[in-house]
Amino acid sequence: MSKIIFSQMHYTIAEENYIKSVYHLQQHADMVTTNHLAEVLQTQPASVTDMLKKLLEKKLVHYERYRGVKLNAAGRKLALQIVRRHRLWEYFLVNTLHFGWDEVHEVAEQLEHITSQKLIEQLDQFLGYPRFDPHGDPIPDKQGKLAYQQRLPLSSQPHQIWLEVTAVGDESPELLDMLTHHHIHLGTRIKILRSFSFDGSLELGIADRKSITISKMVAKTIMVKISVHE
Amino acid sequence: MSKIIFSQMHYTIAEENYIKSVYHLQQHADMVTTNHLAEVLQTQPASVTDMLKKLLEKKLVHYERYRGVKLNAAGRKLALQIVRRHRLWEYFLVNTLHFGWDEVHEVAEQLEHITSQKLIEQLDQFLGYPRFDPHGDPIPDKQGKLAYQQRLPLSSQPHQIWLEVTAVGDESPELLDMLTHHHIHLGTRIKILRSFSFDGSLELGIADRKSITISKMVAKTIMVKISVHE
DNA sequence: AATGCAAGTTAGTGTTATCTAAAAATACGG
DNA sequence: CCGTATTTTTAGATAACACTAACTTGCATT
Repeated sequence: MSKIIFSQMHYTIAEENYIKSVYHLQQHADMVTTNHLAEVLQTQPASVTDMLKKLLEKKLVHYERYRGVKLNAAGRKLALQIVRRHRLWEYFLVNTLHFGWDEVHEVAEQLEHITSQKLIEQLDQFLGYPRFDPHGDPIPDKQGKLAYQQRLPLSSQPHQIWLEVTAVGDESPELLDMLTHHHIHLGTRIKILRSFSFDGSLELGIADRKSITISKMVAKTIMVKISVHE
Repeated sequence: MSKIIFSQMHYTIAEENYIKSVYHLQQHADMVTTNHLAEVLQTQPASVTDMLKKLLEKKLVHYERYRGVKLNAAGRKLALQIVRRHRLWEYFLVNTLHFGWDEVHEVAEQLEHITSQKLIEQLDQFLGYPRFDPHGDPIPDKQGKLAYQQRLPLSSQPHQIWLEVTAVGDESPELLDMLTHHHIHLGTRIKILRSFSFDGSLELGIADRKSITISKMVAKTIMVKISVHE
């Protein structure tokens, strides 16, 4: 009954990680499969099944055996809280502690599980209520609301138009290290000069620097918006 | 063997909590008892015995059954790292996120278990390498070295001499709330005006405020140094 | 519609950290 | 120095979360 009065249920780290993964996988397919979760969570399908039964009991997901899982309203709310914590910490690590944007993911994975309302609210205030994390992903506000921003894959944008990098679709240090090497960051203005149909690679113009060429694979992970020219 | 090469062993949260508690209890008695640990850790003596065997295996403590436990060099090093993390986070919570000094302990208990060398070093730098936490306890530096400062119990200081609060011997919100109410903080200059032999309570003079009376129990938790008059 | 295989689940185990109950070692008062 | 009280340890169970191996289910393809 105290669970009802104080609302603020508490979940294990394992539970939170599953909920977060379901949330992320749900963005691409509306039913999330056991195998897919197992892969993302680096665990075995059998373990996933066990946990899904537990999450069903705790009324965080819709789950029917053999048919996949999706979050219900409560699960979505929890997921957004976890994502909020994760992205606020990433912002903090990069902007306050001067981590590189390729170094923050692992640490934020740990920090996101610290449960203190006040901690997160004070952190949010201290950071100035940022709306996007260092990778361009929106930070849910206290109510779980996400700010919107265009994020179109660079790989399928028109040529010769000024674009602005709004996000990266992958947080792997390898990608981020590469983008940093090319001086591509959030907010960088770029223009596709031409594409090579052989392998889909793109030649890019970046402000006044000399042009660079990136693979199609990289182009797919760079998200942009149409840049309004001043 | 990778344990030797990469050194940075990793310990569970439970292990870290036991090590930390042994460290703190060791300051008052050089052998730490099973029951005492059980009480501090809010657990059963049987559980403590199990864990002590594990810590012995991991070569963090000297432990012989029925005879108590103490940290060895490796345990001491680990304990100092944990204490460093805890106190840096406390400093952060109070000075950066504006928590009250009575609200930080629980949150810091969670934050202290996050394992990232870089996180702690960057945090330390960001905070300006503080040497004392919000309760006046010294923050171990990267090498585990503690700054020294006098901390004499107010309860046994001479009268009519200016003293300066350097620490509190207890972090309970109840005590801290009370001290805050009396406007007693770290650095506050006080003078014992008189003591009452009936119950050991003290009448204090604080700068230009009107005198207050505190119980012996409180006086024992307030740590001071002799204040050098300007 | 039959069937073959990938996907998913169940069953049985192990690990970590906890518990209770009971046994063993130690300490202490007379 | 003996017996009782206290402390500590052992033994056996449990809960959470993972694993492997074996068994179902559902679906695609013929």
